[in-house]
Amino acid sequence: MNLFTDLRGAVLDALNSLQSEGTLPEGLDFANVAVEPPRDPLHGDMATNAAMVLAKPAGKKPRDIAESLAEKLRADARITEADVAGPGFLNLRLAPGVWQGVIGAVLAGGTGFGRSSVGQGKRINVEYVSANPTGPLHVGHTRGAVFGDALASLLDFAGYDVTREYYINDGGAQVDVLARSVYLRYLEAHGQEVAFEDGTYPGDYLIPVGEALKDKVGDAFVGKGERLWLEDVREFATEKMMELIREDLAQLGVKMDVFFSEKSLYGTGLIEAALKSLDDKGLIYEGVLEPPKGKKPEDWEPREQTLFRSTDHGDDVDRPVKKSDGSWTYFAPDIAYHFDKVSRGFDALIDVFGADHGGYVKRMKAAVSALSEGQVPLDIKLTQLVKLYKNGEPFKMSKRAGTFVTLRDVVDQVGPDVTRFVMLTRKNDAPLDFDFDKVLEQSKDNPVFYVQYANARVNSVLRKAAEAGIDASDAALNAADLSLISHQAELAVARKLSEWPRLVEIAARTHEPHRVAFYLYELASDFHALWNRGNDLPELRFLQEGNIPASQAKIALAKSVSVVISAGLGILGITPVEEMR
RNA sequence: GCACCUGUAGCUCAGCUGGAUAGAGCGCUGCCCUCCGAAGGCAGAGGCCAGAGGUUCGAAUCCUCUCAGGUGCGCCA
Repeated sequence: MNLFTDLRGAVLDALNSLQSEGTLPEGLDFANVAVEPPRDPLHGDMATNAAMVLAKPAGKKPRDIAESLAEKLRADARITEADVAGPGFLNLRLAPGVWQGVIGAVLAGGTGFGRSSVGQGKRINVEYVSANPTGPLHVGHTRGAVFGDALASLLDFAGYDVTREYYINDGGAQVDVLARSVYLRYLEAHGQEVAFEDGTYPGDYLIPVGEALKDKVGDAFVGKGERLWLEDVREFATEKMMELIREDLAQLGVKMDVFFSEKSLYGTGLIEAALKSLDDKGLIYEGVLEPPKGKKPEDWEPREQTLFRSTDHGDDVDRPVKKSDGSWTYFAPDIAYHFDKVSRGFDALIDVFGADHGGYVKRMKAAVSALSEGQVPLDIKLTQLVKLYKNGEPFKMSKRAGTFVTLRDVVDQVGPDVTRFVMLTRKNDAPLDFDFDKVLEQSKDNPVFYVQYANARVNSVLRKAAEAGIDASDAALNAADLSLISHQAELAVARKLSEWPRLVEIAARTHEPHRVAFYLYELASDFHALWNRGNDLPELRFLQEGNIPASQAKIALAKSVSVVISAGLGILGITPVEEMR
């Protein structure tokens, strides 16, 4: 149930009948007709811009159209008032029964209320995290993980068939570096003294890996040349790193459907096939790139490379797929990987990257556009940096020093729920400040707490109801006489609940899960306001002494708030709490 | 030099395929607990939506240019 689409339907019906009566000309496009909640509630419960949108094509004055439309809509039982305002807005006031119906619909639908079918079951692949398998996940990865995971859940809720995927970069030079670093730890485990030079990973997390390698192969690799052990150690080490990463993700509650290995693309003809697909379209050629304008000329040596004509698909310059020595650039397996995704039959792709990959967006989109012949849209979401603070001091991370702040550092301190919520209280493309002290604060300054507190208050009502001997079972609430919910302050909460299905669709369409977090904050705010109105107006308290039907109706309202909060938190991957401690 | 992102209240940020008088939290001022949890709520002050043009019935939102900050820019993935 989506009240807004329902009412838009009513408006369109009215417009159609105006057309058949001849009041409006035939053949008008109603696509831009919107039914929305007005910003100012004083204007009414709903507003439509129909008259203004249609005025020009219909060749009539907006206010005249609005008047005719208003007359039609007043016949609708759900609409109690329809007034023309301003330049031609049509403001609608809805019957209390409509809002009472929303509460009923929430209770009937449970946490499935607001589920949408806008996704039409389309298959969509969300790739996120995809951190190099060279160490534990750090804070930046955490944001990407939370964002991607919430986005995937949101799309699922909106009716898409979602695949969550992790691309393991196990094919490049960085895993050789990993192998050499582990080898040093392995020597160390054998009692040798080693030095970590530039270009190795000195982090402590490799110590147990070196020891595990020793347990596995004994001293078989000690004192041997690199070519004798590199491949084995690389495989062993990446396996261990992926175990580590999976554990990190599990800490956050992130579970992938597919782990796709870059290495699996090499020697299997997949890269060649992807490149051939581009070549067949005339998009591969041998050439020499122009130097970037800002680059000093002495740094630049022209060389001939195999290039992808990405400029044909919106990129700024063509991109190399082969290095001058003939080996693949990192771009080539990425093309193959996305080629594979396209061939797996996804209707749409989403990549979640860190902001430092911003320069990679156009070429990747160009590649997918070319490979799918424009059929499969690729959206790339960049998550901006996370700045950590503790006691007001910035927390620095430095991967080279091996002292970077890890996902686990964060989750151990504040828990997965707080981590997730806080990371979603900002748009993905805005930088995020994460203050260890502030996120644990129990005040309305902290949205995590504030939303959870609202839910806890509902559960408090349910507990008190049980103590008072009031039947607040699902069955009893479903049967409650909701017409007893009539105060404006109560209906305002129901109005907020009615926006949930609409919000889900907007958030899903724009690929912006943070909207869910903000909505939950607003819903919690409306609920807290109602709760406090009970201080002054006893009839607004949820438990009405000696009046079971009224209590049940009010509990039904409270419960429906809890249901939507739970559903929303569910999308964000957060467990609702029933009690604050 | 070029590309992408960002610029909204003193601070941190929302703002829907363009809608009416631009919203919230913090901070500031003043109120509200014999009452289901005040870990809350209500009210007030506070804005040239970075700047300048354009598109239109209508712009924080779309287009162009300028300014400021961030991130990137061919043998690193």
